[in-house]
Formats: sequence, C-alpha cells, structure tokens
Amino acid sequence: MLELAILGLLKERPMHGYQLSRELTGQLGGLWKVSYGSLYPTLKRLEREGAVEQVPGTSAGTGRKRLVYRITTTGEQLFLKLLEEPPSDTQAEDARFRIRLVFFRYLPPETRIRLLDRRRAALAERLEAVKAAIAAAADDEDDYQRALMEHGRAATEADVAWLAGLIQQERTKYGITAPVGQRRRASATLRRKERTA
Amino acid sequence: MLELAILGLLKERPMHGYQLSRELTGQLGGLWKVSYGSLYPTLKRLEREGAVEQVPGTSAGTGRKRLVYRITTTGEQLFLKLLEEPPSDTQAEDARFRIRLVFFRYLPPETRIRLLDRRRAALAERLEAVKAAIAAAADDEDDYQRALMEHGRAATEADVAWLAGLIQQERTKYGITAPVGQRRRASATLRRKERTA
DNA sequence: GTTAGCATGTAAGGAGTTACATGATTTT
DNA sequence: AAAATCATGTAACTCCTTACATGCTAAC
Repeated sequence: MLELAILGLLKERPMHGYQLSRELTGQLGGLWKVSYGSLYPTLKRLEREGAVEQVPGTSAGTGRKRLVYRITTTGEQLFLKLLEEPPSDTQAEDARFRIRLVFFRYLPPETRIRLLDRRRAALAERLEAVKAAIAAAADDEDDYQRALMEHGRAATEADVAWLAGLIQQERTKYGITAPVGQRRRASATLRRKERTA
Repeated sequence: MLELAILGLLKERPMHGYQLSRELTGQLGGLWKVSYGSLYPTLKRLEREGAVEQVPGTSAGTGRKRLVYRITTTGEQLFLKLLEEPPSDTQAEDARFRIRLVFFRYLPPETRIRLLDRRRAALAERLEAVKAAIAAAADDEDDYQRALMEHGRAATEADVAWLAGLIQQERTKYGITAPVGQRRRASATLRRKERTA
C-alpha cells in the first residue's frame, strides 16, 4: 500500500522522503500518518527493485543531504499493477480502497469503472450481511449493539450510494454502458440465490 | 484488539475457538473475519497469562476435541484495561473503536461517555483537517480527488453527529452533565487556537 | 547560541494474514 | 463411502509502528 502511495506521488513530480511523508499526511486531511520507519526502508526497496531512482544533482545549492527520487518505467508498471490488485480481507480493504481512489485518475475509464463496481458489489454484499445481522439480533441485543449496527448499515448504504453515483457519472461521461451479463448481479450472494431458486 | 474481542465474548458465556471465530465474524455482519492463525495462538497466550482457562469436562458426550474456555477474574481486569486503552494511530483506531463499542455496555456510564467524547473530539479534529485540505486543494486537484475528499467530509460529519447523539442520549439517561471545564473544547486544535489568541 | 524543524536512517516489535497440516463428525 | 464442515494448530510472512540515533539548517 505504501509502495502504491509513494509511486503515485512520484508520478506527479520527483520528491525526497520527508516530502513524501508530508504529502501523504496532507492528502485527504491527515488520514494515515506514515512513519519514517516504514517510509525510508520502502523507498530503498523500491530503488533496489528499480521502480524509483535518485535524481542526480538535486542537492545543489545548500549541499544539504536530500535524496530526491523519481519514478522509472519499471515503477510505472508496478504502480498500475498495485492499483488494480484484487481486494484482500475486509479489514484492510476499507483503508486501501481510499488510497487507491486517490490515484484512480491514472487508470483508463473502463478499468476505473470495473474497480469501482467491484468495490460497490463488495459493499452491497456486506450491507446485506449487516441487515441480516440486525434482523437476527432483533430482540436479544442491547441498545448499544443495535445502535452500532444501525450506524454501520447507514454508513455502508451511504458508501454504496456514493460509489453508484461515481460509476454513473463515469459511464455518462465516457458513454460506457454496463455489460449486459453483469447488469444488476455483481454480488456473489445474489448469484447464489438465483442458483438455488 | 483480538484479545479484547475474545475476552468480551467469553464474558457472555464460555466458548471454544471455532465458536469464537463464528461470533466475531457474525457480530456486526461479517466485519473482520479473524483467521485461526491468530485466534488460536492468542487464546493460548491468554491462557498462559491466566486471563482465560479451560472449562473441564466440556468435551463430554461425543468425546470430540473441543477446548472450551471461560474468562477468569484476571481476564475481567485485563478486559477493562483493554477497553479503556488510549487510541493509537488514526489508521488503526477507526477499526478498533468499532470493536470497543461492541463491548461498551460493560463500562460504567461515566467512562463510556468519556471514551465516546474522546473519540468524538478526535473525529471533529480530523473533520477540521479534511475541511482545510478541501479548501487548500480548491482548484488544482482533479474531480476524483475532490469527490473523495467531499465524501470523507460527509462521512466524518455523520460519524461526529452520531457520536454526539449517543453521548446526549447517555447523558440524559444517567443525568450526567458535561464538566464545565471541558464543555465545547475537547479538540487540541481549538485549545491551541485559544492559547495563541 | 540554542531551540525548532528538516532529513535520513536502524532495530525491535505488534498484530494480524496466508498457507499448510491434521483429524473428527455430520451430511448426502 | 465421499464430501462438506467442524475444529485445532504451526510456520512463515506482511506491513506497519514505536523508539531510538544522528546530523544538518533556519530562526529567534
């Protein structure tokens, strides 16, 4: 994830480590304060892998030690690969998707829509699970639990609606219609239901 | 975090590992699918620390190997300690707070309100940061970035409002008024502003 | 000239995950 | 009898954090 973020920022312009950390923290208003303990080792690893390289002669002027890096063509490829990477567990994916979204402008519209839709489907599925949990815990749970679940439902619903809006906007903008075979059936749950019916 | 969740569930009734994993996954509708690779080692560690213990004679009936655990008094103390633990980094705290909230009913009202308020203050502070970031990136950013930030703002605002509602509800219920010195000034940013003013 | 902030780095550790291995029990 | 699911566990790994160490430069 940190690799993706670093490469994404270096795509815009070359930077040194400290600067990267500042941008990362600033982007989205202070979500994710990366520590130098992970930032610098990651930068070095990316350099070893040939994804980034130091820009020579950038410490000119003051003579101060500032290691400015830029992205390479290898790095550009890695960046796109990381951006399209399939989602991992629910836990981490919430945070990861936000980071990915920051760099979505670098993807072609179709890919963008595909990833947005995949995410929307995953959230829609979770929403169904939450609803089921609410229904199941109708009476035996305490008020706190119920309030928490209700809030989870509302937040997820808002997220799904937001994503649907983004997708719609993209489709309109680029004149891309939903593939017939996939229309309104992105969820595995729904597919399972259909099979049993 | 997993320790807290395990102890919290065992407070309700003794369970074995597999059962715990099911409950954890089911609670909140499939948020956080714990892996056995962390669940079982954690259970063992808790047993070594004396926070949980195996219930003897629970494998009766079928003779099948099911290790049922129950919480000890040491465990009860650890549970409360973990529940009140100060928030770590922004990254992890979002997920953690949800887990904590599940077990909030075990805390006395004042503590509950204190923790809710601490969380609300943190989110309110983040909200200010997000707003600042939106204002700063007024023109140079792309549509995607702006949409993302706006969504972040809306979601955070909703969270803050939700927490404020919960706190209000608790205060009304238990007749606890906000401490005079802390009224409307929970944010470090605000405090800093006042100092400079 | 000392405090604050810039800038880079290492070592150790935390909290989880995936992949693998194993066997018992229930369902079909 | 085969397949699915229950149930427990280990080893290796991922990805990040905290705490520490170092030195330079700008500002007061």
